[in-house]
Amino acid sequence: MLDPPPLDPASAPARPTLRTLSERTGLHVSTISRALRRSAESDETATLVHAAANEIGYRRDPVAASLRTQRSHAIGMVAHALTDFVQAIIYEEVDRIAVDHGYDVLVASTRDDPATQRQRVELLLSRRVDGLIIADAHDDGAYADWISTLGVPYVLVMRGTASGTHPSVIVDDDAGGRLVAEHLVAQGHTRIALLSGPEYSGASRGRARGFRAGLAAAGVELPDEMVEPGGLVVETGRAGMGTLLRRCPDLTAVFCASDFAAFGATSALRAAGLRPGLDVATVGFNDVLAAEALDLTSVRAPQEELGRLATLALLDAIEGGTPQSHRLTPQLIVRGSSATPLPAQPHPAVATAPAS
Amino acid sequence: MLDPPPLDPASAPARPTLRTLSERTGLHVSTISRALRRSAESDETATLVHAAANEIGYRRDPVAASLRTQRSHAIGMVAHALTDFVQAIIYEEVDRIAVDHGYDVLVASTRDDPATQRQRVELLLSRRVDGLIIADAHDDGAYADWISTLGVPYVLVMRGTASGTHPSVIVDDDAGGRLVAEHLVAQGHTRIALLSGPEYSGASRGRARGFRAGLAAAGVELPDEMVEPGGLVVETGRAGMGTLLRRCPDLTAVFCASDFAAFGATSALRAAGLRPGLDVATVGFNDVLAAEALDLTSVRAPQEELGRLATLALLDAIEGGTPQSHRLTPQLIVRGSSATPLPAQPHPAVATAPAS
DNA sequence: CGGGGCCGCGCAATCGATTCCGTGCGGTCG
DNA sequence: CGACCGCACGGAATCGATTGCGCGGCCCCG
Repeated sequence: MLDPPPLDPASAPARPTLRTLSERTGLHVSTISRALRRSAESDETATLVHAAANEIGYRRDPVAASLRTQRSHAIGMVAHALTDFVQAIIYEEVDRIAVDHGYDVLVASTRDDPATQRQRVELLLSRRVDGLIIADAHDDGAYADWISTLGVPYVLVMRGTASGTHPSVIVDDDAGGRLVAEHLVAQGHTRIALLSGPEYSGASRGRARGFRAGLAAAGVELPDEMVEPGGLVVETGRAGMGTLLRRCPDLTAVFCASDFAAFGATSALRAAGLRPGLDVATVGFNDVLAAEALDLTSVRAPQEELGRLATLALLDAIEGGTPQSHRLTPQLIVRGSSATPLPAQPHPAVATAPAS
Repeated sequence: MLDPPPLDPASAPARPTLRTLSERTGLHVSTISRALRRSAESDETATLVHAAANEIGYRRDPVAASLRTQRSHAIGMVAHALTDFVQAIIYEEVDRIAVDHGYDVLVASTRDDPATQRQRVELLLSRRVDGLIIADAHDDGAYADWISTLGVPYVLVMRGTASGTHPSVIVDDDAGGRLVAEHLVAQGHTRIALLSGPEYSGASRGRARGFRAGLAAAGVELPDEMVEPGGLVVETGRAGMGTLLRRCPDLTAVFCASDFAAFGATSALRAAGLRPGLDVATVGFNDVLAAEALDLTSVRAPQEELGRLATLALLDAIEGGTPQSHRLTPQLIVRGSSATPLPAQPHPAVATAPAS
């Protein structure tokens, strides 16, 4: 591997350093370093030094400072994928809040692969991040437990662990799942399928658990053949819905543990000649922006709030505090995809009976 | 601001450094530094040093190395928003390719705000990134021109500039716009509206330009009142479509310069009592995954390819090469939202004129 | 068998900022 | 009036890795 050519010295004039300021003011570098940490008004020297710094456009070198202090004024965020709209929203909010507080954010994405998770966390640590925001925790807790041994402040966001022992900012997914069950039952549905999320996601498990609890409370059965994994993305949702339709052609409603899976399910329904929202009620989870355009009923979780609270908790922990956990309450947004109550008789089964 | 308490030394044992290895092997740190750069097999010393390094789990400190070498083995990517699905896809691909080549990726998001753009680029530079991938260039070129003076290799991706003088990996947006025009005209539409993207985005401008050219070639007029800005997100698309419908109730088709704007337009159509795809043909741009679920006709751009080529070009430039530009060809994906040819008579206008 | 050249090693300087330590000054209190 | 306290400053070490320089050993060739 060749080294790159040296940068053109004319186009990139030497960045000013403390030494530059020292020569310019006649003060020692250490004096200048200290003066810059004080506010400009606190002191005559401070005023002088700040003025000189502004004049020549001095910016302290975070790399050098990191080396000495073992801190970076940066926080790391680990996501499973930034193409997941919810993770992206959380990232944007984390970034906004962190920058407001003088911190940078380094992101890494892991595709939920355990080996990648460890590798990317180590990479963030080697960049000396002062704390971690983990948005891709797995329910079994192995990953989060490992994080907790690293000696770095951290907060889980969006997904907790089964043990519930880690500082985390999450949504009450159980409550969300229950809302959906109650809504569909109230619409007259009894043959309701579940397109579940991945088992390693505590959020997905919670949604399914709450949903089952809600159905059970209403006396509606959820036989195993009406449950199918639907993943987190459009493609897996479509595949899962296809399987469900083949196995249970008489279903009248489906709850998808993620909006993206619901998008895929919608596509599968249409491909099967069924009208989403009329023949099969569809409900998603997260209420991403496209959900409204699709007229999809969904459970709204305050995602910006997740990012905001997690960041504030982490910054607090970095300053020496104890991070506070939160569990936010979701809200059901009913739209066309589930607004039509079930008619007296069930819809015609797929490609077998003629339209009535 | 309080300093955080020192990390618990028991839970975080001192990270091994070159010194640790030096004491362990009896070799000088400089010898070890060099030996680690050779492959383990090349040399007896190299073998020994690599073995010792693996044994104690040595990881070189990129912060210290950066300070000395003024390089970081990291590249910076600037996006306008990672909540934009296309930007997120590009980021994921950049990350994948870069990590494969031993580079980290630092991201920043700017909301297309010029002041934020400069600030975030400077921040990336202060972290000593070896090169920049710019996904939020503005058409006027001021930003890109500034980037080019920084003495750091860079590549524009997704959005170029009007001047076309910067290394860039983009889609042939003009061609995409033309495809849409030809398709809608072939379906019998003559009252076609344009929901345009932001003027500062070269990609949006190209799509609109190609679209106008295609209409003109077919002899179809596009009066000014049938053009409205639609932004890049669902909300702005909905607002723009609402305005269009009020101004031109007799339109039969609309081209949205972004899928998200198209989602918003769909929602506005539905709110106006019109059936998207039947009463008003709708076409988007980018073919994001949700487009298929919405049954939305769209122009597919090879987004992963954009990220891949941009990263390879940048890495090449970092190694001293001259980055190669690319312009990729898009493809029209026809779906239900524009598959119904225009019937003989136009659809009934919105709540104003009776059906003719 | 001797000389020259190549290569790997150790030494020490370096990147830029922070921080511990000692000194000298000015002010205060006994 | 003298001793003491506090404070700002300069000096120097430090974080961990890289790299120019010089030395010594080994190999090859004459």
